[in-house]
Amino acid sequence: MKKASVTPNFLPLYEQIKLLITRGLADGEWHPGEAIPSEMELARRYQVSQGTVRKAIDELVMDNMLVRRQGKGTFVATLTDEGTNYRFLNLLTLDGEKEYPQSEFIGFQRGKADTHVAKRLGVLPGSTLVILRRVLNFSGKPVVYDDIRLPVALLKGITSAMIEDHVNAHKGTLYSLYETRYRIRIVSAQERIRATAADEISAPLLNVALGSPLLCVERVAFTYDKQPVEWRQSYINTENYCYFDELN
Amino acid sequence: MKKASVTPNFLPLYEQIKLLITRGLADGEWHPGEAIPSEMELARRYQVSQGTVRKAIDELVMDNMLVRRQGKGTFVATLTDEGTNYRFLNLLTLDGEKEYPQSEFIGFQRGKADTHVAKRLGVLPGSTLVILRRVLNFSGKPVVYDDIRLPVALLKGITSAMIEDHVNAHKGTLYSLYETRYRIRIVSAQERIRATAADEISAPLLNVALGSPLLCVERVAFTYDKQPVEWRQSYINTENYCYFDELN
DNA sequence: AAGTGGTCTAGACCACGTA
DNA sequence: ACGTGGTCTAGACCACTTG
Repeated sequence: MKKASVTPNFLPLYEQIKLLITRGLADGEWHPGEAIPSEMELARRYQVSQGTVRKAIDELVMDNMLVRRQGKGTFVATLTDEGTNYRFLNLLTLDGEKEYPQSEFIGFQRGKADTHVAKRLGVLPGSTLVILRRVLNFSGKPVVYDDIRLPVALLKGITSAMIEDHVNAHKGTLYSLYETRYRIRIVSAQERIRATAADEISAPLLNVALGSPLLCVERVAFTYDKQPVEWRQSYINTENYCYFDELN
Repeated sequence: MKKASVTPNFLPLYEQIKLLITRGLADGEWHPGEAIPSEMELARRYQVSQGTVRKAIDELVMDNMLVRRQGKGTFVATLTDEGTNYRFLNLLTLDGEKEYPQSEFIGFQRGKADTHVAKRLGVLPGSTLVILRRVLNFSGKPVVYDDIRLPVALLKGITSAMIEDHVNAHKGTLYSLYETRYRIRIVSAQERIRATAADEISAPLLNVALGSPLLCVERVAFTYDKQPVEWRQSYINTENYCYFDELN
């Protein structure tokens, strides 16, 4: 099998396969939690050897887009599983334990994108956003205040009741809601972290004094192909919790 | 080649090769910046196929312990290169640009490990540490105040003059000093990030008001086999810079 | 037993760097 | 021209899961 005879071209075969599989994922050919075709099957489909498919899948697994299970198959990653549902939550107790918060929604509205958020989301300033506000309680105490914004087009018809239901009844995270209800799959994110002082909004919500130092984490979350989907700013009381980062 | 005939055992061959290469690195068989033997050479030495050596090296490259250069060879990673010397510095300007600081040492002493630092470094409380204090200036302005502590045994005979010389004359980072002078190679780190208020020490050094919110980053840096080597706490003024983290 | 991913091999050829 | 890493193949066998 020569390179020239395969679809996209100008790239190593396994990179081309990677793109083809990614396209399949983005196009919804396979859904989160489902198995993709076996390596042999894909090798036949794309007319390459099993080893080449394997290398492509290897990289997609590294990127957390696929999950292998020996003897069973290769599955589309999901954020709805116990174990993966808090993959993007980097908060630990001071003892280094991971704790799972309870979410309390306190605001649901529409608004216009300011220039900063518009730039981050790759939309025009002034375009309409859905704005969610919530508090995350850890062990019953408020620790995080979130201001979350997405283009309204992505969450057509969303209501605060739907969110409440998903989060409370199904014990789901926001990202699992995006995934199951809106077919938006968050696959990566960037965070910019700063220190700030608690203001009139965050201080009472987090039950801290005005001016208390808070962590301010600005996140942009991406779907396939690094397309920005969600902007959020988290204000975090780090008295009993800390943001954890592993450098390699 | 059967598994049973190769040295460590009970692991996939490529994992065993990985361990053997890691041991070579830790034992100083190959030094930072130098080439390790070619894949074919290692395959002969370990009596496995080139593909197996390749897979082992692949993973070590992913862990930033080796660097491949096509046509030239595979090299031991170093922190002394332009491009890798600030690998562990996660600060960006608000525009997302990376900027390189100038280091100003303001303290050099010996002290005893308190229980917290002792635990992080895996040493006995009360053991002797070298304590370094410095300010990092970005674009001429103080942004970071560092309190850095290591077991004294690791930096035998170090003097403040050596540090000054290394940092000023050779434009080196602290980690490149560890690497070149003390054969300590930092390969990974963990950071715990919190918000704190500027105190009597940090406020004047960073030229901010007492009580200003600062980022407080506690880092433990590791050498091979996750052995902790250095503890540090950084106090960061995030008015014009932010900590950047990429989540996958 | 059959199908899946996981490991390993041997050999081919390409792309890059150096001499 | 030669040696290095980079890609690709075809085929073997192992380990795990399911019927």
